[in-house]
Amino acid sequence: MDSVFKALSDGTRREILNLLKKKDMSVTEINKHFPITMASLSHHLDILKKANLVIAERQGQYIFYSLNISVFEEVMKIFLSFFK
Amino acid sequence: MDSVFKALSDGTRREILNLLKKKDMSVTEINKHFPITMASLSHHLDILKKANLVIAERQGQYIFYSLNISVFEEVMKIFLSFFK
DNA sequence: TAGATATTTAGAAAAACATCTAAATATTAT
DNA sequence: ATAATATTTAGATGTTTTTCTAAATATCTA
Repeated sequence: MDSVFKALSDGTRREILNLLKKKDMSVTEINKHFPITMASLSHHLDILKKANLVIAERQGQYIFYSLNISVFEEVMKIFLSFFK
Repeated sequence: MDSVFKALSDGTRREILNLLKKKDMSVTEINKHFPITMASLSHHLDILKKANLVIAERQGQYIFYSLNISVFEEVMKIFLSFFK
């Protein structure tokens, strides 16, 4: 669970998740929204992936990232129980 | 809002919040639950205080910490909207 | 008022983190 | 096969975070 809280503690990563709510995106497409290098973005995506918040799927030349809805809901529940 | 996410990203601080759910506690009392120095704990409490998650109130010799319930609920709402 | 207890502040050291450049890997198109 | 595009990995650097020791401040009790 720590990895989830850690993943959410960074503003860039929270924005990435917000972007992915709207639609799945390739790394290049996500990168257009941030003033950081691909390498740096890739690192953020890795952290989100390891926290199980997103899923990466290659489609040909691109790798598309999407929200891991099921875990997202799981996380929501844990947050709720945390605040209760 | 960033201060709240940051505050919650540390395991010790989340445990402190969990302790305070049960009852208000002085710093010395809280400290019994963690293998860290008073100074270090004081720093964690400061971060929680700045995130508005806890309130500090002096009662004579002691300073008692308690959950800031109203903000806690506010935070819960924001978290929910974040996941929606 | 002096000594004891409770807590915070200051400043330093170590660990974790975000970012970068350069190089590596994977896929597509010519 | 080669060149072009997409993404990740490796390694370095600067910043932030966590923690510590020592000193400062506040309150209580004798």
